[in-house]
Amino acid sequence: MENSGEWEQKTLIRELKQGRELARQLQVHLNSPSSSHETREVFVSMILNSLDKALSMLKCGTGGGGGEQQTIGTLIGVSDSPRSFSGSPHSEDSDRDFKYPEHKDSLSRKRKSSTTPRWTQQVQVCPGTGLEGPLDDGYSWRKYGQKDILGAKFPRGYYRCTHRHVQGCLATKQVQRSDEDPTMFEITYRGRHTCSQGSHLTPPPSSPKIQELFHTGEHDHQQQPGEILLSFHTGGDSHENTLPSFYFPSTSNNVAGNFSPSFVSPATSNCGNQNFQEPESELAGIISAAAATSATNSPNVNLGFSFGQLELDPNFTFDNPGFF
DNA sequence: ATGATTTGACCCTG
DNA sequence: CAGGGTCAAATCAT
Repeated sequence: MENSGEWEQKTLIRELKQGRELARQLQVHLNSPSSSHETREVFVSMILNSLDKALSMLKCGTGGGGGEQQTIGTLIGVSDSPRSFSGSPHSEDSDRDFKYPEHKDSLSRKRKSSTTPRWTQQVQVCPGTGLEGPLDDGYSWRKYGQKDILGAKFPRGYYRCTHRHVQGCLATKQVQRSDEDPTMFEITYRGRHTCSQGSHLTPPPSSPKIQELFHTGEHDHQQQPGEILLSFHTGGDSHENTLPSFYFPSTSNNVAGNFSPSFVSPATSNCGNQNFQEPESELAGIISAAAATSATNSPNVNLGFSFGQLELDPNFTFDNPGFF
């Protein structure tokens, strides 16, 4: 009841903050000569979208619709937008394709980081109703590691596309729970999906604009040739992602059911920060599990939005329906 | 039996 | 050298 109201408000505030942050980033881009016109346009769109959401929330009062999960996309420009989140600075990433020993020649794996676009997304989950959010972005992920990060209370989970070996999809993502707000998850995506998975809910066509955003910077735009182009346009669904929700494992089950059409308990909406203190990595684990599992049937997210299928990362998910 | 997750070891970059 | 990212064997779940 009241709680849901609080939640709404909180969401609203976040939305507004997101808008502000985007505006800030836009400002940075305005000062950056390397930033293209399109890039800026994208920012404007994002800002407008954010404001739209906020407005509709106000209108609907409780307009539940869009407010459960909120995601904030932050494009990490090499030099443009230095800050992405409070707290943890992303360091580099090394991408090796295989084992360490031997073949040094083929191992000239320098840090692809500079060339590999990466962007983060903040997702808040509303406990009580289960988990929803990053978990399901339309792709299937397989967890391949977890690490305690210096300075962070919670471990960071590492995921890669399930089809990595099959289709050579190099997309990966990291899930880091915010120390401050345990309900907030910071998901960093890296690399583009080259797999044809998600066949049904794949990202719709994208605009070159986005690319700009990712490159927003300068050097090495030497992206490997993109490959597969997923042009499934997922006609159908258009909006209102049905928040997928994940349930906590009762006991040892890690995987949880996912996607529940009309999400659950409206009563529990006060996810701000109340009970719901899960053991350290558990939540993350669950989430990941869910994330990985859900992939196949998630008629939601990233429907109205997506990035380059060609050379870009198609997995940027926003819960904004009519993004462009 | 197969596939995903866990977890400790290993490698790389700064 | 420390911190972060990835691998891979063992374990768990379906």
